[in-house]
Amino acid sequence: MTNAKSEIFQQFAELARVLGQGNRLELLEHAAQGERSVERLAQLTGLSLANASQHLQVLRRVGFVRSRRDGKRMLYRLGDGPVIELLGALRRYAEHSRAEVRGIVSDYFNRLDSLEPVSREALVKRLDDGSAVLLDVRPEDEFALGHLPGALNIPFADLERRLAELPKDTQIVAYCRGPYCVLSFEAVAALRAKGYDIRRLEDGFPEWKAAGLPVGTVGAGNSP
Amino acid sequence: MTNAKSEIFQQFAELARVLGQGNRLELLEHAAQGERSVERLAQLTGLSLANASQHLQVLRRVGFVRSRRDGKRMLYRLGDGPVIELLGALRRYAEHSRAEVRGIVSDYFNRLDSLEPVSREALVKRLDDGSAVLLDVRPEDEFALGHLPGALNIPFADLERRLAELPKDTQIVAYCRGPYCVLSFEAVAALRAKGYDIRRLEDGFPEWKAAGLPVGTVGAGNSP
DNA sequence: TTGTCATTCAATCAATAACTTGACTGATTG
DNA sequence: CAATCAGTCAAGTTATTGATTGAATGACAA
Repeated sequence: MTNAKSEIFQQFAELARVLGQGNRLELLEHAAQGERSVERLAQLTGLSLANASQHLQVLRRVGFVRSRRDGKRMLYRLGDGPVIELLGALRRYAEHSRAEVRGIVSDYFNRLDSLEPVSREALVKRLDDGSAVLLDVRPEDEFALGHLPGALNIPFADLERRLAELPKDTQIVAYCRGPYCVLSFEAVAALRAKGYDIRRLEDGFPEWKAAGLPVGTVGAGNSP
Repeated sequence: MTNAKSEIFQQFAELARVLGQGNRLELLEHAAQGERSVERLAQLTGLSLANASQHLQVLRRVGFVRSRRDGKRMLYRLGDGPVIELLGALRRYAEHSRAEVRGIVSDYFNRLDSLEPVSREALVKRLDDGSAVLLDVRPEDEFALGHLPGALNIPFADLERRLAELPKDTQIVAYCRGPYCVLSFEAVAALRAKGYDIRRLEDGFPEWKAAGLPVGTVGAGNSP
C-alpha cells in the first residue's frame, strides 16, 4: 500500500539521482549529439577513461543512453525515452528559479537576450519561404551523424576562412548542440560584427530530433 | 569557458540531486497539495520531525518549496517555479522506460488502463455541458486549501456513508492528489462495484493548479 | 517572566558515491 | 596465436549524504 507508493518514489528518485551529477549531465549532453566512443566522451568531458565508462554505465542502467559495439569500440548514444524532455524541464526550472544559472548564462553568453533566438516553428516557416539560410556550426563529425535538413555545415573553427559561402543578403539562422552550446552564440557574435544578418536557433540538434522532426545525414542537403 | 559550462551542469545537477531522494519527493508531493506544517508533513511521510525539517530545508534551498511562519507553526507549500512540470517530466520518463514503475503502477492500481482516465480538456467540456459531476475524494482539510471549481468533496473514508449525495444517472469524475494518488483509483473501483458510472481524472489537484486553471477554496462551489 | 510548543541547529555515525589504480576481457591485427 | 587496442571490472580511498539524538531558538499563552 504505502509501500508501493514509496517504491514508486524510490524509482523516480533513482532517475533523478543519476542526473544529479554534473559530469554525467555533461556526458549525456555529448551523447545526445550522436554516437560517440567512450574514449571520445572521456576526452570531451575531461574525465578519466574508467570514470567516464562507469558514469556511462550508470546512465545506461536507467536508459538515458544506449550502447552498441562496433569492432573494439563501444559507442554510446542517447536513449529512446523522453530524455531530452526531462533535461528541458530541468533547464527550464533552473532558468526560472536559480539566479546563479541566469547569472552564468547571461555573463557567459554576452547578453543572450539581445541575440533574439528563433523558434523551431519560425525557422520552418522561414526556410519554406526562403527568407533564411540554415547554418550548422558544429564540427564535421557531429554534422555527419545527423543535422537539420538543408543545413550548411561550417564548423565554428572554419568560419573565418569560409565566409564566402555565406550570403550577405539573406538572414542566417545558426544552431549547434543545444541551448547551452556556445558555438552558435559565438558564431552569431562573430558574424554580426562582420555585418551579417544572423540569428540563433533557440534549440539545438538534439531538441530538433527529439521533437520528431526530420533529420538529415551526410549526402542530403549538404552538397558543396 | 569550459568552466562556465560545467558550472551550469553543476547547477542543474544540484537540482536533480535534491529530487534524488524518495523521501524528499514524497514531502514535495504532499506540500504540492497545499500548505502543511512540518509536523503534518512528517506524519504524512512517516519521517522523524528533525529529518523532515531538514529535507524541507533542502527543498526550500532550491525553491521547490517555500515556507512562511504562522504563529509557532512553519507552513510549507510548493514553490512557484515550474516544479510540477519537472516532476511530470520525471514521471513520464519513468513510465516510458522503467518496467519496474509500470509494473508497480499496474499491479497496484488494479488494471489502471481499464479505468480510462478523463483528460483535463475533456473534463472541462463535460462539466460545461452538464454531462458529468466532479468528485474530490481527498480529506476535508486538503479540499479546504484548494480544489477544482464545482467539485463535491466526499473524503474517501466517508464514501460509503454518503452515497446518497452522488447521482446514479450522471457520470462522476473523481480526482485526488495526482497521478499516483490511490484515493481516486479506489473510489472508482468501489463506486463502479456499486453500479455508479464513474471515471478518474487523469491529473490531480496540483497539476490542475499548475496549469493555471481556476481553483476554488472553501465556500465556493461546495455548498451543501 | 516562565513555560510550552513547533521547529531548527549541531554533533555524530553509518551508508553511499565519485574517483583512482591496476588487473581483466573481447575484438581486431600482425 | 600472440600483441594490441578499447573498454570494463574490482578494490580501495576520500568525500558526501541521510538519519538520529539532544540542545537551542522563536513565538505565543498563562
